[in-house]
Amino acid sequence: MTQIRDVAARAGVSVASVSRVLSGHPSVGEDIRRRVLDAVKALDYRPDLAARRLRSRRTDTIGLIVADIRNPFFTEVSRAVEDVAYQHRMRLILCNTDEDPAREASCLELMRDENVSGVILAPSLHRLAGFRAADHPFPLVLVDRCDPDTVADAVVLDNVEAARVLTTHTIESGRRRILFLHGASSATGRQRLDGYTAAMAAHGLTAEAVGVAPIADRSREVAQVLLARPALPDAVLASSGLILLGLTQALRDAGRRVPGDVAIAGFDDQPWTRLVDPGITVVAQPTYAIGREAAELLLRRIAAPDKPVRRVVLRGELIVRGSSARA
Amino acid sequence: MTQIRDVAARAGVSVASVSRVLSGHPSVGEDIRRRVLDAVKALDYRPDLAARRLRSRRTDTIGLIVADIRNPFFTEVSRAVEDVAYQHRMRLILCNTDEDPAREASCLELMRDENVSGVILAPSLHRLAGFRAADHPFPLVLVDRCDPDTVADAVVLDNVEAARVLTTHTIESGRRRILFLHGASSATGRQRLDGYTAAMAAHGLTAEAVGVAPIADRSREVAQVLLARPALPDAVLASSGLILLGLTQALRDAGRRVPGDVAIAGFDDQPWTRLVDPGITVVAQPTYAIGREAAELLLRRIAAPDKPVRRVVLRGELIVRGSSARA
DNA sequence: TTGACTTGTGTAATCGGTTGCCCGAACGCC
DNA sequence: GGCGTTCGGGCAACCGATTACACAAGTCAA
Repeated sequence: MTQIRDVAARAGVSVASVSRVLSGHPSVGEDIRRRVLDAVKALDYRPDLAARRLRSRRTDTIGLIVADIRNPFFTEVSRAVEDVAYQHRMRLILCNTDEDPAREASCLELMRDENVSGVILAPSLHRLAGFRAADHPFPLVLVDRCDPDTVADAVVLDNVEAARVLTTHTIESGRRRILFLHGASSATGRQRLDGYTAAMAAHGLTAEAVGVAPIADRSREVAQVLLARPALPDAVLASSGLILLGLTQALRDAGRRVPGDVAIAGFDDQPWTRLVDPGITVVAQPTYAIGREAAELLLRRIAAPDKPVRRVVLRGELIVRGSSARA
Repeated sequence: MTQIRDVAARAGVSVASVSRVLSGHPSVGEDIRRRVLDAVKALDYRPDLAARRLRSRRTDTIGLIVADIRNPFFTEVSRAVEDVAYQHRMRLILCNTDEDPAREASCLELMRDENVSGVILAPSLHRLAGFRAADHPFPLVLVDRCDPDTVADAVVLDNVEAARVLTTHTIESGRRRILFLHGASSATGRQRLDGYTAAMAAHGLTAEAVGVAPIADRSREVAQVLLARPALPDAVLASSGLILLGLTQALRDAGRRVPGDVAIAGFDDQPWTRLVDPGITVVAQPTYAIGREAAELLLRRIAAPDKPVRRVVLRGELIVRGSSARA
């Protein structure tokens, strides 16, 4: 393997100069710079990252910790993060937690051991309580989930407002008994519940919410039970794409007509929501932008660790389709 | 930061012994082992990975290079790979190539620079020509894409057979003019085309295939053009989930009735395929298993670099739904 | 002219572990 | 009892970069 000393020898300079040229240090003469670059090219030299990292104490690596990469929301976020990382010549390490606090803790430890430059985390509900970015040994940005009092950089949707808009739309479509299926294990689900509750209260309607695990199959099971009850609600709303998927499956399996028997709507504008008939009314999240903003915010945080924390709040967009039409 | 010498001091042993205990070296006395472990726990010592990697020349990291993590097939594969990696206390570094050979090359270089323990790669068509795992500086396993003569470990579907089964099913449903939309930029698309062609030939039918980029929007555009032609085919098959999605969108936009006007079927049993009405006939791939097998094969390869290359071929499962019913 | 500063480069210490080598003790065998 | 082997453990070299420090040469103002 060719090393820095080989390059130095071929260029007729010291290893220090080679290192300086390669790391873009300013005070190095034009002559030496050229000779070093020539030698680097001639030998196809690639610095040993392990050695560089040991000495410099920097890894140029960012960690991404999500509940499950298979959730299309996180899939898209991860792609955005990887794009930004790639543009900045940084690596991306990926972890899934399945919402399990123990596994989440283990992932955070892994990131610490890796000495990553920073972490993007979608925290479990459990971890978010009293969460402070400053308690962690690396810069950290939250995505998707964040409480109002959380002391950390974060990129999130305005969940309360989005759910309020969605609920109000449903009410204005003439529905009264509106059921809300929300992810019980995330702050996001809770906040969307708040928005729903507020909208219902504002119209003098009774809120009726059911918490479910944010997995399509669970949501389908719960929806099946709810739909088997004697009095069908006018509408059912889902607080996430996966829950909406399960709900839609349950309705189809039960042979219920949408929006005739019951209206539905939810979050996340996944491809299938406009493929089914009728199309499904959703609040679309700017998913890629959320991931990109999070990555860029993290890079700024890495560059300036002492700036005050920042929260980026993005807005959802209501996309009205047939599933929430008047009965 | 607490270092190995602190642990050694507290345990009253040499740093070498601490290192041996921590790396599971066999010849360490029970007494010393216990004292070291106690000290490690008391000090909450965590070895510095950069230092360890520099000296040991091992990173316990595996790289995953796919076209686009947003393709649900690769999403699931990556989750499986991460699960296996996590179980073996290894890290996962992720890269997307967008089928771009230059970016793919850059990702492979990145993996080399990282000195990863091994790589799982879904190669572009361009790279697969004359591909040999031995040409790479790390153990390497191919997923999803592999030619019959490729000299590399690989985990793939029996694409020819799967496409043959799907096509035969369509023919036996009474269709004659069957169009095949295949991913033009991957070996997988080509092989599925071969299976389709063989099945058509076996029944004395004329094959008619159109290559498309493996992106839903592209596939939709192509399908729109094809469906606007005067004579509608009896059926259209898609060689991948994304292409199938675009095809389905185009049919819906054009107001064509399935299977009345035209039958459709394709690959990948994604949730939406049984959500639309009628459900869509597909060949389901054992996606998670493909990822798991690839990761496990890679780990075996890392453990035994000189064993002969192995190819794991998994079978798809035909799931018949309404979209391919008799007209 | 000289002292203070700046600029460019080299020397060598350093990052924090792993591991080759060596040595002493214990053990088994004749 | 002597000798060869095995076992356990310590010393110190080593992995391959970065960077603190030293220093030589050049610049400039007083």
